[in-house]
Amino acid sequence: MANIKEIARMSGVSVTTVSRVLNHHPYVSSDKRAAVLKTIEQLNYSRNMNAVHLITGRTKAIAVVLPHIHFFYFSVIMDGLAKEALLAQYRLILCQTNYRPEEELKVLDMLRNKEIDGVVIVSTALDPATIEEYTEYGPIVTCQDSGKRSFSSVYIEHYSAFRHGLQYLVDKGYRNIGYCEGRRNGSSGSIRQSAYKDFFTERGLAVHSEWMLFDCLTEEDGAAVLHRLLNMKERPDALIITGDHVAAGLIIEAGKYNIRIPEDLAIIGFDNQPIGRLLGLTTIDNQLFEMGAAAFRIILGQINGDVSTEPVYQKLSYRIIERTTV
Amino acid sequence: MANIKEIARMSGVSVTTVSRVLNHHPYVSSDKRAAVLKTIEQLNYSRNMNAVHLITGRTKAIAVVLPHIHFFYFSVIMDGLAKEALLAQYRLILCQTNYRPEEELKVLDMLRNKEIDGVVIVSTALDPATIEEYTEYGPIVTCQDSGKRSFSSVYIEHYSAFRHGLQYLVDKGYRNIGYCEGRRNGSSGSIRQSAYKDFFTERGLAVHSEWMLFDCLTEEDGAAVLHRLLNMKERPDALIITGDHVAAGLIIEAGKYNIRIPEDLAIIGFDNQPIGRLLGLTTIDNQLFEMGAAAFRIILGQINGDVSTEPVYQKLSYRIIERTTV
DNA sequence: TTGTAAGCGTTATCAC
DNA sequence: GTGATAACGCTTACAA
Repeated sequence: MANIKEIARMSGVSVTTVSRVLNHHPYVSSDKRAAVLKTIEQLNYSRNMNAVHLITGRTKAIAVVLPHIHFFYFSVIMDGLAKEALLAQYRLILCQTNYRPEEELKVLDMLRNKEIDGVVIVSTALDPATIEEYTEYGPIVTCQDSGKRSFSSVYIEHYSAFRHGLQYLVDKGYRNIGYCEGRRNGSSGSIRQSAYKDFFTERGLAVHSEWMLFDCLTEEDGAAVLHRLLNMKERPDALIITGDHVAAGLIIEAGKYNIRIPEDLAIIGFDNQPIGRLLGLTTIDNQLFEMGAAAFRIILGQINGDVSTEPVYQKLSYRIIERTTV
Repeated sequence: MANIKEIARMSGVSVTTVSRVLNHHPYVSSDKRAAVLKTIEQLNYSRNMNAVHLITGRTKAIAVVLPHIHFFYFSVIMDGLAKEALLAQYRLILCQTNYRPEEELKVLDMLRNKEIDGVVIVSTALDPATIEEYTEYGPIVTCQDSGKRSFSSVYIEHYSAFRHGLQYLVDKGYRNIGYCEGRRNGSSGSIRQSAYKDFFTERGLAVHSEWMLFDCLTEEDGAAVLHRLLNMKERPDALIITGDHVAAGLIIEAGKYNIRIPEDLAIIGFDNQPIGRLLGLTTIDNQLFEMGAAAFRIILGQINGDVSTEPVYQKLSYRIIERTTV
């Protein structure tokens, strides 16, 4: 493949001039510019971006850390990121880690290695302190509420959102409220668990730990929840479920057993997914697409800003979408 | 940041020796290796991968072209790709193009620019001839049946799969069969349209073009199909639907109008998605995860193989999964 | 087993 | 406006 030197020689100009043409710099006479452009065309020349990355110290690439791309939750955030990346002409490197810390650390090492300009951590098994060790190498943004750290974050207040959800159920007259969660030790999940427990404790009510159901990640897990419910001697009359697709699985399965919703079992979901809308699922919208978009904008700002840019903590709002399952 | 020269100087060895240690080459005395490792540790040194990419001409990165990451179909293929990429220590660059040809061309230009070692095209608006122009710059694999081209492909035979689906419906006694498709001019979709038309034409039957419904991409589109059906004077008694989530939307909506499935309307889907399983949807499994995994393995083989590696055309099998909607 | 030095293909600096 | 030339940080002949 031709290189810039060859283009310069054939066009009868210096490499500097070629570089100027390539980078749309001013101060190039139009005839020289034309000559260069012509040679580029003739030789079908294309820049070697690795050389550009080396000299500039930038790659216009950002890594995205998430556990599973085919989970709707993550793919919507990714969609938001991708929209902004396209706009800014940045590349997104998908790092599907399955919550393996060693893989997540590899991504952070890419930041050290200058392979990428920044990292967006959508969900992680790493603790915030570990992530902080890498902030010296470049901007990092998480999509979790990590508190005031040396890296930025975009988040919704799960504690507050969850309590609103519970309050909504209580306002509608439900008292025996169960709870379906994904990972038991997830970052946002842990916050929601606290919200759940605190909500009842503050009211002097017992927390039914047997109504806290974990590992609810898929539609089929949702369906399985119904069977766990059916086997209980004392059942909740309402359920707050993280993940609308999990709620959808439950609702569909409930239909098979003539469990009426909300009469026999009220349900409020989390995420506002299309399948939930179709099922009339009352849910809490938490702006996933916007979360991805915002994360990208923050990291871009930090890349282009001063080196000493302060971390940003952007809170996104949530809202309850009332439909028919409560 | 420290560089290899500094590590060499501080360790009292040459840069070559440092490079050898970095790349786990043999023929380095253990004391020198130890010295180098110690300095690396002390200075918290990390290689600048851009320099490595420049000198080696490889990046260990592959771009993935697809329209929308949050469509389940694509995210599962991506999952298959990601699994293999992790294994091979490759990075995946997500290029969400929304079927915009100019964006897709940009990705192919990345191949020219040496930014990536290969391209996996999951779905594209580009015609095969255009893609062929880029095969000289590096390996390209598509996840569509593109015929015997200068690039590789992994695919299922949509023509045959679709006819099997139709035959299955006919065998079950259905005669008035409608068809829901995504994009009207999609690559695989066009093949399926031919299959649909040929199937009836060969049997001397009329093709009901009013039963060919397009732009069915989401659950909600599926729900809308039901209403289009309800407004028809003459309705099909069975439907073949590309995309199980579309079928799911239709089934859920049908439940609201007491349309019995399969008695009033039989349905066979395409893709074998979890939501379909939950709804008892009879569907055609087309190995999406495996398709992604296979695509990666092919491209990796071509990167590591001889320059003159011939393109690979890998056909994946499909199978009808019998459940209860037919 | 080790080191010297020549690249890789750009952009940045600075002089004219 | 233009052009030498020095980086950028690494790998790899080749020599010792």
